Amino acid sequence: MKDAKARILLVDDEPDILEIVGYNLKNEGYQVFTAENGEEALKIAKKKKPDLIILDVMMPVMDGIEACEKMRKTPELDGTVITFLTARGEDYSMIAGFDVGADDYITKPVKPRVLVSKVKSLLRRKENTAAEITNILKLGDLVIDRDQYKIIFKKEEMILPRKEFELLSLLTTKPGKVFKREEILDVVWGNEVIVGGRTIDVHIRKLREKLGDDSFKTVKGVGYKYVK
Amino acid sequence: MKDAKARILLVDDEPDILEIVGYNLKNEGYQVFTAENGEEALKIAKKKKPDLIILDVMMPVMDGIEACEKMRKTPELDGTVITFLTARGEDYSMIAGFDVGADDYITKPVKPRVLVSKVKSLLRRKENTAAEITNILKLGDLVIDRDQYKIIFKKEEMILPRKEFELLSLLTTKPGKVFKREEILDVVWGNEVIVGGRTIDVHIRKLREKLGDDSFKTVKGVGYKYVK
DNA sequence: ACACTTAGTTAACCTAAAGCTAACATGGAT
DNA sequence: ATCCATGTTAGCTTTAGGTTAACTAAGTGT
Repeated sequence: MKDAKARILLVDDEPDILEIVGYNLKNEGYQVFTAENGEEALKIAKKKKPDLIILDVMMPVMDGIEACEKMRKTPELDGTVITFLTARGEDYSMIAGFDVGADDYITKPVKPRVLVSKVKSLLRRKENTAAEITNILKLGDLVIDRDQYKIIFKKEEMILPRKEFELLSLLTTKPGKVFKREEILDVVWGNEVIVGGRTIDVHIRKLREKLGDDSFKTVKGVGYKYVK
Repeated sequence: MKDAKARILLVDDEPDILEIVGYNLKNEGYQVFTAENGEEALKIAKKKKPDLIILDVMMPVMDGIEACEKMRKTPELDGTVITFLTARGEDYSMIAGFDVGADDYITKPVKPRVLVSKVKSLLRRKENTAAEITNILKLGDLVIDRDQYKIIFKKEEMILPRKEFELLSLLTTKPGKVFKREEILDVVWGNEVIVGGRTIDVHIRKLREKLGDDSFKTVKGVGYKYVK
């Protein structure tokens, strides 16, 4: 989404790395800050609140592992993605890294293209998890709380079985839109699973039973839609 | 609009909450106003017109529920997002909250990170509500909605059976163009299916019945076209 | 003008798709 | 182990949609 504006903190004790990696990231439109050791990184991180921190493991003063650990305990950096930079084969660093709460790791030497795509993917992931945090949908006298897997219908709170909930959830993402059976199967059941032809109907029926017949319209030969 | 500029009104009778939550929000670049009860909140809301109001439920003078109700009746606050702050497990507050028009709720105790993402997401949602991607085709007094598998003809909404819809859909992709019978069969029925010679005519007839004779012109020996 | 071809109309008919119910499976909780 | 809720299936009913047939009307060409 707004990748262009994302803030990245790059931490390494080798100026060469800072320069080359930093250059590549800036080129992609990211705002890049740098630090040369863990202590400095922590300070800058608190001040700049980057979206992503790329952290070398081996550094003087405070190594990456320790820095990461401290960052994870810093509330302001709660949503920040942290990834390690490790030399290939340094398996121990990697494990220790995940152990202190890192999200990913990148092996040195880094190829710019790989680095950039990894960064993009990490930032995208961050966007998505953040977006999922608020997940309440209101549609007339129906409130769907995706966080808690429950709904409120006509002031009455009720929990639906998983499939029913997911089916409802899907249909209500775009009220009025007709979802093809195939689409529904893809989303609610997943591409791999194969279920009988009547399964969707049965769940629709249950939803109709609970939320009223008229909310769910059948479009024969196509699929179903939710209408207020 | 930029998130950074969004205005948030924070309402709670506990100064501690105001301080800590307010601090976190300011840190994110939001402009934060505070109030200690519903009455005050209402007054400030009217004056400052915030984008988002975070409203504690339990407050002296005027509680959150009542305040929300009043706010929803205030025209100036029409686009404002309102979210409640409720203690975990206070289910009743939640339901009552939705009932008076709240958009979301946040449970106390609040984790700063969760709060901030929730706020971001709510504000984003507010921005996005207007911008919907639609799959709609307008042709004079005929509107074809491919998402919803329905049409609006002379302000009247109607759903067409699948074949009719697809036939209409095809013809209207290029108004004025004559579609050969063969072409029509290919697209609407598919290459493999073989249907009798009169089938297309029957569907055309049904469309003419519903949308007026003059919209569908026959080109004898060739096929049909749609004209406005 | 005539026969011949193509399209229109109608209603009966057929069928694929959805509805429904109950039975059966599965898996998690107690 | 037992129980209960969820999920899936099977098999039957219902229905809307689609097709066809048979007849009528309208073009087209010689």
